[in-house]
Amino acid sequence: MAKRKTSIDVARRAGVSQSTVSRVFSENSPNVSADARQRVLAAARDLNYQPSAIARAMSSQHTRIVGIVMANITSPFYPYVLEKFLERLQETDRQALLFTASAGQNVDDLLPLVLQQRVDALIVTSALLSSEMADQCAQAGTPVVLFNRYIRNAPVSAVCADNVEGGRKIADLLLNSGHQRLAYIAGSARTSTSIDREQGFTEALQARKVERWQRAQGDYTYESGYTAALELLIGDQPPDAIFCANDIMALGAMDCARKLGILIPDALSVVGFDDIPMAAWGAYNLTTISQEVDTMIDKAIALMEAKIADPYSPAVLEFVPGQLKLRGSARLLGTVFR
Amino acid sequence: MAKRKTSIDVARRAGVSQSTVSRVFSENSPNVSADARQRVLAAARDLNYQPSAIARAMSSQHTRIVGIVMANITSPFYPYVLEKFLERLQETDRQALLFTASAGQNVDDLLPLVLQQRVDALIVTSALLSSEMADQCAQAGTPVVLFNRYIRNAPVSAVCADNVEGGRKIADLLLNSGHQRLAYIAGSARTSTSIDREQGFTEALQARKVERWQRAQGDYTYESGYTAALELLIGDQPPDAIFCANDIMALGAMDCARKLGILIPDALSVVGFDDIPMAAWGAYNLTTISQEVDTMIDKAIALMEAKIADPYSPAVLEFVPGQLKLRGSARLLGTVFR
DNA sequence: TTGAAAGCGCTACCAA
DNA sequence: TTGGTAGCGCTTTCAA
Repeated sequence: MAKRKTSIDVARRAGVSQSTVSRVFSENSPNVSADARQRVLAAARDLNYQPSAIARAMSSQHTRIVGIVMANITSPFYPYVLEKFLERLQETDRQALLFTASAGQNVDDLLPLVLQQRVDALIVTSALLSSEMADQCAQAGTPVVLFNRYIRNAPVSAVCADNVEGGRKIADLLLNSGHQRLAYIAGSARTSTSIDREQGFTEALQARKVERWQRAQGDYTYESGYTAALELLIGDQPPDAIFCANDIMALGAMDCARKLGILIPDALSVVGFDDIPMAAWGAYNLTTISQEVDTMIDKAIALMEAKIADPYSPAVLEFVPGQLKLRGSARLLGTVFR
Repeated sequence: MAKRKTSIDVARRAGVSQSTVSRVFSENSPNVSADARQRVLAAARDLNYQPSAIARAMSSQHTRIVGIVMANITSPFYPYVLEKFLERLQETDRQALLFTASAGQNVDDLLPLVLQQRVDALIVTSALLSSEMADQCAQAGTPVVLFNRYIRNAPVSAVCADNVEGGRKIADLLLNSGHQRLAYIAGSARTSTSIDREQGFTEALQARKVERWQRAQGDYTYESGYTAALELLIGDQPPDAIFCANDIMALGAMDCARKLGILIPDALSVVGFDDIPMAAWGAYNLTTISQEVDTMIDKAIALMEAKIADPYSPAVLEFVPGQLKLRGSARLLGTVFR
């Protein structure tokens, strides 16, 4: 296997100095004569030369690599998020180093690895970052942006759906359309996403003097939605409306209700959160809150770039409201069954 | 912002040489006295020191980074593949640099970027790599493993589901259960996956003297499955069985049939390929071919490691058979309607 | 078991 | 517009 070509090989072949080769391959290719540039590019092509990002990083002190930490890649909402991030990053010649925090694993264990790679910034989504780790990143000079998570009073920016508001909207929707016995299927217990959605939901209920509702615990998976719904629906006060902390659990809940012969939306309304592609599918036609993912990602990238450009800029917390997406899984007008 | 700590800072604080610090942080930490090691680790902790992977790569000439090129991250089969790859890679202290080839984009454009990063190896999945690019990688000394793709006569290893055999199994299944008018909904035209599945399917039909079947074109998306099914089902010879090149199109086809009031599986059998999680859901209960993803990924990683360990080892092509997963979307016994 | 020193392949500064 | 050169922060000989 031939040794890899270096800029010195190219320089020799093009009859210029190594500096000139470097200049030609610099982003803002400054002050190189057309002639020299030509010869360098020709030589590079002949030798199949690719500049080493490693060496570049070594001397320029930045890698143009962004770390992305993501748990639950398989949960249908996140692949889209990931793809969008990658596209945006590639547009600005940045690379993405992807880390996944497996189920039990703490993100904190991953952080040393990330830091060792000298990423220019770190995006953390669907995974929890402790505030000590946030401090460590700040100390290492690595900007952190949380996506759909937030920590208050920590040196990290965050872009987050307005989950409280979303939960509120759904409570109002269900109450306005005459539902009487509401229930919430929660996502994994300590996630701010589930907590906030529940908080908005219950606040709105209390604001309208509804004092009783049911609750079941899920973990954001289809299966957990199914099981939680089963628990609620075979109880002696089965709900006539279920709000699920995410779409995928809502789909599980719908399939469970159907299995029990419960008509949707006639006898039971089901509402989700996220608006994943499957929510629009014929088999479900799920009423949900659509997250403005593209907007959120744009904002996240902007916050990241700002922080890279000026490390002293303050952390920013942005909430992006979602939109109610009315489909067929929740009935709209009055009560049908009692 | 304080400057990043280096091994020299640690050495100074620990009262040892920089070499010793390096040795302590080396994988196979050789020949360092317990005392020195202690002091180094203590100093490193105090200073919050993280060795630079960049500098390490610079002098050791390997990055422990694996590039992964993946198109269609959002297609439900691939997030699982991605997650598994990440887990396996992280187990061996490797990092993953993820590249996505957006719809129209050719993978070949991405390759220079990948090569510049000096990845130790490259895994390409759900994306097409030209054989010229394969040669370039070989020349650059970067091992390439294709996942669910293959190129013959190129210096790249590949692990691939046995798609021909899968198509054959499905044809046999449908014929054995008395279906008369078969149809195939293809995936994107030039993908070997779709071509091979179709080939196995039609070969089996011909082997059993079935001369006529229908065909519609899809592109692996839910919507395209829906549309293709619609085209077939409103024709004047609607099929009584449809084999779709992947599960997600099969789900679209099922929703389409239901919309048309066609009973599944009584009047129409639908079969997919992949066995994505949704195939098992109550709303679909899809008969399909399950890919042995974990096995495939283990093999891919093994091929990759072998090639990294010995760059002169030959390229290997492995096919992994899938398993028929009988569920409820295809009827099994005799003909029901005619 | 330790330390000194020579790279690894670039960028960026300074001089010409 | 060019070339020379000093790092960047490690790993890896080689000597001690």
